[in-house]
This record gives sequence, C-alpha cells and structure tokens, in this order.
Amino acid sequence: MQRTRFGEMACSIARTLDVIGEPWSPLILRDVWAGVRRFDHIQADLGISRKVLTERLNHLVEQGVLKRLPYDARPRYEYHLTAKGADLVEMLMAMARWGDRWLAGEAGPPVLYRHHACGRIGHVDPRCSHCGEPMHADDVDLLPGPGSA
Amino acid sequence: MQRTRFGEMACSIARTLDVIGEPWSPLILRDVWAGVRRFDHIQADLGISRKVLTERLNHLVEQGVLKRLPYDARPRYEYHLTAKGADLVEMLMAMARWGDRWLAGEAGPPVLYRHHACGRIGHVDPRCSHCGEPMHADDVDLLPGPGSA
DNA sequence: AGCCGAGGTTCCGTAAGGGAACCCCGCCTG
DNA sequence: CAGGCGGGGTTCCCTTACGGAACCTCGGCT
Repeated sequence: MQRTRFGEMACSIARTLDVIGEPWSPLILRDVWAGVRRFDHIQADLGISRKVLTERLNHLVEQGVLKRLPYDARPRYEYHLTAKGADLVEMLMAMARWGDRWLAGEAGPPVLYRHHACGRIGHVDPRCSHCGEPMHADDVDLLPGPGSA
Repeated sequence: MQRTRFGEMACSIARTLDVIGEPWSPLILRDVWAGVRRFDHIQADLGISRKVLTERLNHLVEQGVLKRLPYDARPRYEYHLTAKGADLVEMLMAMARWGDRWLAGEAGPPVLYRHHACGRIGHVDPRCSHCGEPMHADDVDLLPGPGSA
C-alpha cells in the first residue's frame, strides 16, 4: 500500500511503519515468530494472496527483519527472524496485549504467553528502562531529541 | 486499506490491526497523543489527504479509541484519546523504541521520552507482568488460549 | 517419461489512496 | 446586513495496489 513513504519523516513510529506497516506484514512476522516459516504454510495460514506475500517477504528480507534460509538440497526456503526482527516481537506482544484487553470476547484471549523465567502465563508490562516503574501514556513527556532536524 | 478484514481471525494482533492497522492510523494516534488534536493541524502535520483523514478519524472514533469533543460554541472539534486509546500508547512507544534502535541514523532519536516518576530520559522495557523479568522474543512460549476456537 | 509439490510470477478486475476543488456554517467586520 | 474568513469536512477524478486464479519452473521421485 502506502503511496506516501513514511521513512523520511523525523519520527521513529513513521520509520517503523515503513518497514512493517504494510498490510499483512505484522501477521507474517507473527507467523514466522510462531514457527510458520514456509511460503505455502504462511499463505494457507493467513489466506493472503501469493503475489502480496511474495512482495511482503521480499521487503522484510530487504529490510533485514527476516532472512531466507534453504532447508533442503532442492530450492526450498524458510524465513527466519533476524536479531532486528526478533526485536520487533516486543512490539507484536504489545499489540497482542492490547487486543487481549480490549477486543477479546467472552471466550478470552486466543493465545497465552508463558514466560520462561517464571513459568507463568503473563503478558508484557511496559516499564521505564531507568527506574522500572510503569510507563504508560500519561507517565511520559515528549521532548525533541538530537535527530529532530 | 485492507480488503481482507482481519477482525474475524482468532488472533489479537489481527484484531488490533483491524482497529489501527490502516495506513496513517498509528501516526494520527501519535499526533493526538502528542497534542495535535484538530483536523487541519493533523492534516498539515502529516500531509495526509483530507479524505483519508476523515475516514480514519471516523473509524477510530467508532472503535472507541478517539473521542470527538467540541472546543468552541461554533462547530469546532478536537480529537482526544479515550482510555482504550491511551492504552494503545504503550504499543506506539514500543514501535518508537524499535525505530530508535534500528532506524535512527547518526543524528540519534528524533524524540526523547522523559519518565515522570524518575525524571530521566528512558524508553519502554517490556517486562513480565508476573515476575518483572525481561520479556523478549525468546523468553516466551505461545500456548493456545481459551478463545482459540 | 511423466508427475508432484514448493515457491513464485503474470494477468486482470476492483477497491482504496492522493490531490485539488468545492461546500457549509457560525462568527466578525465594515 | 453583505461579504469574508476559517475550521471541518465532502466530492470528483486519477492512479496505484490488493485479491484471486492461472500459469510457470525446477529438482526429485516412481
């Protein structure tokens, strides 16, 4: 999509959208994260058109978020998260958390997250990187940074 | 955009995308969060077409993420975050954090976040809601939840 | 030799974004 | 009280990008 490119804006949210903001991209990343790594499997899981899936995968690989790895002597490939891509997962978990809170119906959340360190079912909780206290909408002031040209 | 509706999927990420996944929507929310609340101001700030801005604002209001408030005796309106919308800000901060880490150039991040509780410049750090330890891509297992029908 | 299956590519029809012009309506000014 | 202004949209047309289905390719298998 996106006729207007966001990447030129002095805004990290806009720049991030330039990488993963196209339709389907977050869901493709979710699939790869969850272990659905092959073209046909992703296509079947999401019901996305093969054309668009090709475009999205290429873009995500170009952006260094996914890498394409052969898994057979034949030309067969799997897509895996790079370190840059794995770092996006916390954003996906924040999205999932919001959906769980505000959009899950009676049935409850469709997916649960078990934390390795404590073994319990939990969710992400955004904390300040300095003091560890909660960091929500009203807990911050926005200031111009060095790259605010 | 989105010809395919994501809302029916048993996935909180997909459902969240149905609310804020259309092009421009996260940037509109960022603007409102940052205090740019009026139609013409948002339009000028983003360079979005007025038609699309109207559509997005209506959708976000319908979804209960924004509310439309009069600010004058004349028919003049401002858009504000609802509680549901304010809760989305942690997702925006996660996006901004990723852009700051991976896409900011030499100049550094365009925006800094000052945390009220400690007064320092920081960023969001995703922590487990139970044990408070870091919660990144490799720190969780995904399990089917009650709403996984 | 012929088939299969993964991973794409091509083609066409339709819907959604971009841009610019236009409209409405309450106030303000002369 | 006529005309202008400014916020907040709406309308129109053009172009681009998605959706879907068909087709292609290449290695291996029977």
